Amino acid sequence: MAKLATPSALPRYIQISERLIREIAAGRLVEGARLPTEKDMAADFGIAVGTLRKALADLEAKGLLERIQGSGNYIRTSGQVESVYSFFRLERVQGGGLPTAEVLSVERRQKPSDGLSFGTGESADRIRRLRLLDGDVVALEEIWLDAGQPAVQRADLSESLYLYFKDALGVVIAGVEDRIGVANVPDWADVRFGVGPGQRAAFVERLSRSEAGAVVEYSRTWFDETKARYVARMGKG
Amino acid sequence: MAKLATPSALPRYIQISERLIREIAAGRLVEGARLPTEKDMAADFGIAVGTLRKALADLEAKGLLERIQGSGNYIRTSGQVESVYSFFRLERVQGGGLPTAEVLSVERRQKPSDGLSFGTGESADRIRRLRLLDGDVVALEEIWLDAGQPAVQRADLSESLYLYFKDALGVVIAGVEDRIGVANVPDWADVRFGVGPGQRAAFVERLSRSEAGAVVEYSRTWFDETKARYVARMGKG
DNA sequence: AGGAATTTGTGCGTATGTATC
DNA sequence: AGATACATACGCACAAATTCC
Repeated sequence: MAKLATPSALPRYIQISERLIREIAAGRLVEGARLPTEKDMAADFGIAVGTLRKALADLEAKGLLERIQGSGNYIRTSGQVESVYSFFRLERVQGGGLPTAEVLSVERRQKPSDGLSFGTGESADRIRRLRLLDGDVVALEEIWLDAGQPAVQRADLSESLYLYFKDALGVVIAGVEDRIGVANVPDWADVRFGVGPGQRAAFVERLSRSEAGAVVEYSRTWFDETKARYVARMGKG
Repeated sequence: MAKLATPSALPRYIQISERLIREIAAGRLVEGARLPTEKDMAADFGIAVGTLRKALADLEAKGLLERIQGSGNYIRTSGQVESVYSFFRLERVQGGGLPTAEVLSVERRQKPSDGLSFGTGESADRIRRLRLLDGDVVALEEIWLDAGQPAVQRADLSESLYLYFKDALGVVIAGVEDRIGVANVPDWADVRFGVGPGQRAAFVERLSRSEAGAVVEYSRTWFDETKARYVARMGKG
């Protein structure tokens, strides 16, 4: 047997795995939801139980599913969104600090010509905001969200952009790449920000990707290194 | 069938996986070694091919094995050490660049009072070096290795410090934490380095930990952001 | 408490697809 | 082109954990 529906298609177990991921991303499968039994799902999908189990193993490896012998398969999405970002953060020089943000503007714009290239279209939503730690402004940030999504509404933005990605866009951030250096502070800097326009400040440029590999976010952050530090952590800290 | 040799033992595929890991650890299976075919190994171990494949999948997930369809299964031990570091690197602004290093000095010293605290003792080995990309000096670096190890010999240092950790000290780096900001370039800076002493430059402070959690390395890197960028990547890039 | 039913985990064997040599 | 070797997929039997009556 082992006949594929269409020759040279993706393996069935990958197809099933991705289909389930889309269900999760679309919100049809939510945290804690229990899937039907493997026997039933396999019958529904028209595949062998062993093949389905490979798809489920894939989801488990991605941290989206918990499998409990004798009980069932349960969706686990919480912790996913923060999992990557919790290791990339802005904190006070002495450590810690309660992070908040204040949105300055939200506009659909032409993409910037400088900086890293991202996405496919010409335009994107640009968000400019101040980042605070314990109420003190420590950084200036510009975030670009690739268009194609409905335009970002200012009221939609939560304190955590990553919850916004998950809740409003249904996107789980799977990977992040930061480029760190020094750059001139842009002239839209506010007096509330410690470093003035044109001055050089520590700078982080970031590309965030979804599970599917598409660039979801491109951001630039300038911060006052006398007030804050940028921390990247990997592996056992 | 599916009879276990001893009741309530570990699953066969785990037993096989761990046995292979011990073979690797003992040096009987070295980097690049090709395993016998799955059919042969399964026969040798007295298990089904499917069960062996589960064991091999486990090794692959641990990064110890590369499986190549149509070719064979190959031991991959290198890349373990680099696995954490490959996501934290200095690269040319346009990307890439061949990294090398030039050691300036190696001395046992009192630990620095400024900067992050690390280790337990009073003294540590201090290494100062220049970092190059494609032969061009782009960064200045100071590395502290906690004492208690035999004193570092200059001749021992390889181009890659992480190979040095592994080969000379037998330590695998399990975790890294970086703090990024801007700092004044120290006065031991050399003219060969793009940014002069006392000037502000992009700066990365790093703590590296062993599997056991002990701090193995503390380093400070100043780099010329017109020549290089520091990249941190996590998850799917 | 206890036993049956349910559900996932382990293991075997086989046939066929596909990449490498 | 043929042989070799790993990848996918099917189906079955039994073990082990959980759930339910």
